[in-house]
Amino acid sequence: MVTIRDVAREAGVSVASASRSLNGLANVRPATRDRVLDAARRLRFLPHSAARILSTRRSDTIGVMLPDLHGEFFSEIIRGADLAARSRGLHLLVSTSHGDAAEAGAAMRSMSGRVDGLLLMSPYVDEEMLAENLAETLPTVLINTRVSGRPYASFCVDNHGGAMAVVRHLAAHGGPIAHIAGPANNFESQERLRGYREALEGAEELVLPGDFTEESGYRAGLRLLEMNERPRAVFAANDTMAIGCLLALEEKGVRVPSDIAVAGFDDIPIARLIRPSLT
Amino acid sequence: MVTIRDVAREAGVSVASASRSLNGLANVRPATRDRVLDAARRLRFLPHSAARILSTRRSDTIGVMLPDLHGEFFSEIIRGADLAARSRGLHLLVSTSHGDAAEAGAAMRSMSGRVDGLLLMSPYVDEEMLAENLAETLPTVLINTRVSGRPYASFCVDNHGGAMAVVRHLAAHGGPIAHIAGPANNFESQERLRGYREALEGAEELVLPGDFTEESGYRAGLRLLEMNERPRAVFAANDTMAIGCLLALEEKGVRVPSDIAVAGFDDIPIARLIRPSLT
DNA sequence: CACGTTCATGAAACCGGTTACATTTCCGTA
DNA sequence: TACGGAAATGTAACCGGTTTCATGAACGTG
Repeated sequence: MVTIRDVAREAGVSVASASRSLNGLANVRPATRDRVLDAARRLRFLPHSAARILSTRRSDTIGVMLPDLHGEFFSEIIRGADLAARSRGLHLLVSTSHGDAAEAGAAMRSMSGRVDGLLLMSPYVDEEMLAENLAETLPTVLINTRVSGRPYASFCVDNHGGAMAVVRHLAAHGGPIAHIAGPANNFESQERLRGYREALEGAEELVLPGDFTEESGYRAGLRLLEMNERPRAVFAANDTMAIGCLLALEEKGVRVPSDIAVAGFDDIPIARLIRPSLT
Repeated sequence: MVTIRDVAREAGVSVASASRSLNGLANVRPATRDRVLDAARRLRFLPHSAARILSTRRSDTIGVMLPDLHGEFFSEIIRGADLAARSRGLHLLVSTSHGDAAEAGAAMRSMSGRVDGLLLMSPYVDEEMLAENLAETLPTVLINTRVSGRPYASFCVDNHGGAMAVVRHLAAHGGPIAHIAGPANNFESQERLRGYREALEGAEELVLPGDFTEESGYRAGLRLLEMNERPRAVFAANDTMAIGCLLALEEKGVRVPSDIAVAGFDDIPIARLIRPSLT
């Protein structure tokens, strides 16, 4: 590997001058600077990022930690983060907390010394584990977590309020309303379920299990079709399950939304393209 | 910031023993190891990744460089890479070469000393720029580039062959076949266009401009509708444009595929959900 | 009890950059 | 020509880990 010392030797200057030249600092004579740049090009010098990060204490990188990378919802978040990062000359270190809390903690710890800031969305997050796995000097923004305390910046989708609005809208068209729930241990699922229940205002509830996957939405759709009295509307805890449900209904010839209306949550881009369309 | 020296002092051992304990090496007495681990927990020690990378010369990270992050095609690639990486305990450094060749080069150079290997998909890649911006010791896999030489591992979608197969399939249903092309300077667009032309076997060609976005597919669809003799089929250079085209046709009441058949390229997951469906 | 071997531990070098500080060179002025 | 201050350059410390090598402790054996 070619180091900056090799470049300095080749150019006949000290490593300090080489470093200054390579970084475009002002206090170096043009002739010297050119000799260094020339040497660097000849030797195909590539600075070692870890070394630079260690000495400058900057990585020019922000970490993005998501629960999963599957589906358009997360894809859109990565894309937005990338857009914002690149416009500021920053890199993106992407990670997932797919597995359990321990794995999520390990992933968070490994961010230390790699990133200058962190975008964090994970179902396993709480105050205790944040304090344990994150340097308190690391600027962090939490997304959709139950932690709302002051030491951390955070923003959240209004799962509860949004769910209530959806269910009330469906209720205006009358009839029983079913709910396809997300994972039981997921904070956002819980909030959407809570919104569903609250908006029912005493009307009978009908909750089918789901796990945010299209497959589970499909299964829920089939179960709806087996029922004696079918609901007039379905509120799925996310768009992906709504699509799965829609496919099941379509397969069996149920007309949407005239027979059964289907609504989701998230408004992912493909939802726009689905026919019959989601509410 | 808490360093390993702080931990060593707190535990009353040398940094060497501290390091060995923290990394679970065998040659350390259990009592010592426990003291170190305890001290680390008390001080909330988080190892600085850059320092570790620098001294071990391993980052346990692979870089993924894509032309863009928009759309499901790239989302699927990131997801697959993440799945493979996490199962081996590796991290993912995601980057894009959205802008020009210079920007792509800079992004590639910044990978040095951050990643142990690179997955590289970029329209700006050629031998010269690879040699300039990449350490030749960095294991690299090229995806869909025109570079096929031996020093680099690479794999490519058969754009030319695939396009020919699509067009021949459409031709079996008779009538003129239009093509919505991708960006003119894009290698993959060029190959698909070449496949389209070759499969026409002398039949008259009709090429509409596009840039891989849904919007451009939509515009192409509108242009098709303005024509005196509409083609019987459309081959779009990617699925996203095919969907855009489909929306335009649908809006104007053209039936697909009975009036006009529409085919895309890529087979992105949402293509499955579109009604009327793509060929 | 003396000895040799194994095992745990510590001091210090090292990874490849940046930068504080000391030193030299350059230039303009008296 | 001598001098003073500014600008360029070099030396070496530093970032925070890991690892080599030397040293000391523990242990088994004759």
